[in-house]
Amino acid sequence: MPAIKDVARHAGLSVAAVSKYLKNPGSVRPDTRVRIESAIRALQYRPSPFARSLRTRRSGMIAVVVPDVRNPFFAELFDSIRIAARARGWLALLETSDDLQGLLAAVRSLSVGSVDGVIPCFLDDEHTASGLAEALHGRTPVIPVSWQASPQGGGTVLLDVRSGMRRMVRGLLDAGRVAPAYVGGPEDSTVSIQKLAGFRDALATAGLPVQAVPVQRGPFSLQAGHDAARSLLADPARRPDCLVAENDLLAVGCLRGAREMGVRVPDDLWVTGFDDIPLAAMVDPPLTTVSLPIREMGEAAVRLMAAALGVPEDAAGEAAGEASNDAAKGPAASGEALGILEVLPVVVVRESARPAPEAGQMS
Amino acid sequence: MPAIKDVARHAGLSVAAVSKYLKNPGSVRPDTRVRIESAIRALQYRPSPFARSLRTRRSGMIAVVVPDVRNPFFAELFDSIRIAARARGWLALLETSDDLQGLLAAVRSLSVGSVDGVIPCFLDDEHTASGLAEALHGRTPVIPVSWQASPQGGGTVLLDVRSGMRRMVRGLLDAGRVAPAYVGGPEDSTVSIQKLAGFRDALATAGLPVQAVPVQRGPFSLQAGHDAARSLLADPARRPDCLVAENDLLAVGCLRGAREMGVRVPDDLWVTGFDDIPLAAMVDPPLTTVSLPIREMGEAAVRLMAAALGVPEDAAGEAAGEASNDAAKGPAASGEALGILEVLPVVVVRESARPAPEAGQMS
DNA sequence: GTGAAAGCGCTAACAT
DNA sequence: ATGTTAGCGCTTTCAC
Repeated sequence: MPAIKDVARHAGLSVAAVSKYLKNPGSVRPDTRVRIESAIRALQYRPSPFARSLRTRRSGMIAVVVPDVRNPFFAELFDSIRIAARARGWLALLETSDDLQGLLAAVRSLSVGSVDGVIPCFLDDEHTASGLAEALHGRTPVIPVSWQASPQGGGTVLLDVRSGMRRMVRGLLDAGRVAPAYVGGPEDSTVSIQKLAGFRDALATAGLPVQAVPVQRGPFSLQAGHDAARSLLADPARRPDCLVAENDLLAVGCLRGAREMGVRVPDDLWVTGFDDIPLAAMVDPPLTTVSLPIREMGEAAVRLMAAALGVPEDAAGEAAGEASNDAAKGPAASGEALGILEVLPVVVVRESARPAPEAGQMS
Repeated sequence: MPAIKDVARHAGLSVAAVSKYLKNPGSVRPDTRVRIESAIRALQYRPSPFARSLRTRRSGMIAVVVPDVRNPFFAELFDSIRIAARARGWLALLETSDDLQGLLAAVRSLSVGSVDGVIPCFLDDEHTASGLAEALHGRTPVIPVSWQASPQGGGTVLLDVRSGMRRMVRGLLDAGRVAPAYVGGPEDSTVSIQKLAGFRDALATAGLPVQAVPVQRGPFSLQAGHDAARSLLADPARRPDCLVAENDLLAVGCLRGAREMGVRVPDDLWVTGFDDIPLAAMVDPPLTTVSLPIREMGEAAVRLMAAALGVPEDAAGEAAGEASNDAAKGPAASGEALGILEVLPVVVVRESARPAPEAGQMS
């Protein structure tokens, strides 16, 4: 593996000259540049990222941490961050937080310190969040994508899932549903707690007996949705007329569970999801759900990260394909001056449920 | 950021002693160990991964490259590799190859050289494969997970998709289907070419006019499956009685397309997938598909990588939770002595199609 | 515009 | 068992 000194020798120059060229090819004389370039080609030289990072204390990598890649919503979100990061010359790593101990160990020994910043997505189990913060002990910028503002105040992509859920459920109730049931995520997930709160907000507003409404909880998976639906629909005497699921995966599972129980959607039962993953429009019947602007969220997270790292605003777009897009970040964004970008969930109506359209602005 | 010399000073020892402790805490006297540990705690010391990697030329990271994370099959596969890697103390990075230029740039400047090995999964567009090999120029072990053996011979997880598809289709034909149509992936994907070949093998064996059978191709997405089905079912006069899709995503899209065209599955039309992602069992009707042992594939890839990196066999399991599993790697594995692990696709019959069971061993 | 040299934080001989 | 020391490959003053 050739080193910079080999290139220097081959080109009849000093290491410093080559290093200078590496940082900015325009900073050396044209003829030296040619010599360096041919030496690099001849030797197949590649700068060592380790040595470079050791000096500069920058790795060009940012870590994205999600609860589960197998959830299409997180796969999409990661992908959007990855693309936005690459446009700025960064490499996005993916970590998963299913196993807190393993994550922290990995993060401690490898990522952190090798990573310029961390974007935790919906890691709101308290243990994970604080464990991560502790592992990073304030040296690495953290830009969470979540429902609550970052405690460190370093920038956040905020998502008001509570009001998203509230609006969804209000529409259902306004459209005449009287016996909703809830298919939720794990108890230790605070997004899950937020969504459930939004659900109950709507119930309370409509004057329904909040505590009497059935609630099932479990992992965010197809299987859990399926099981929850079967259990909720087991007793024909008090069958819900509407299943409100916390995400699309659960909702798709519910669809299957309902089918197995001989319950027709939407005739006998409405089902709603959350996230609006591509699958939502492709199942039968297509899911009414809450849409989140994933692309924007990823772009926003990376933009906030760039700010946190002190990268000048125009440093983006050095890679290809970045159309100028003031329009794109307009409608759903606000408050970015504070390092907070809030994105608004939007109800998307398809066949699985027909909520009433919202009246006015009040959410 | 404290360095190793600070720890040494704080503990009244030399850097070497601390370094030795770091490598193997048992190699120093108990009392020095205590002093080092308290110094580390007091200073909140973390070894710099950069410096360490610069010396050892090992980063503890392996890159997994997949065509698209948003495909659940690849999300699962990555996850299984990630878990197996972590069990060996490695961190698995995820790269995506949608954009060859971007991938190579990222790989060249960051991953490669920072990564101890690369596991490309079904990257069989010729450009990508050779580009990757060139970017790595033989210095980094490559353990592909694909349908063909690695040209470099460094170890491979082999998957006979061609015979998997052949067996699926033969079952369909044996069960009386006479007008199959094919919903395939992109033309430049060689897995896609393999699967189509398997499809045609079965057609030829059954004496069907291979060239007359309709074939649609497109990206591996829900939408593409949907569009293909609509187009294939557009003419009621020559409607296929069976849609063979190259993966489950396409098949789910076909289900939706068929529904929109008023075609009932499985009564009027059979539909089959490939991969057996969790979704396959949850759509309506549940998909008949070809199952691949994803967990095993991930574990095998990492095991082969360990071998390529010269890691002793028992070095696994230093992290928790690794049950001994000679049984687990038994049934579907063969030829590992050669650095090749071949996994066998298995047809899983659900409601969307009812192929005839296979007779005998001959595939 | 280019060169000489110091040092980023660590590991691995080698010496004690 | 512990200490001394020479780099790993690079960037970055600082001279010239």
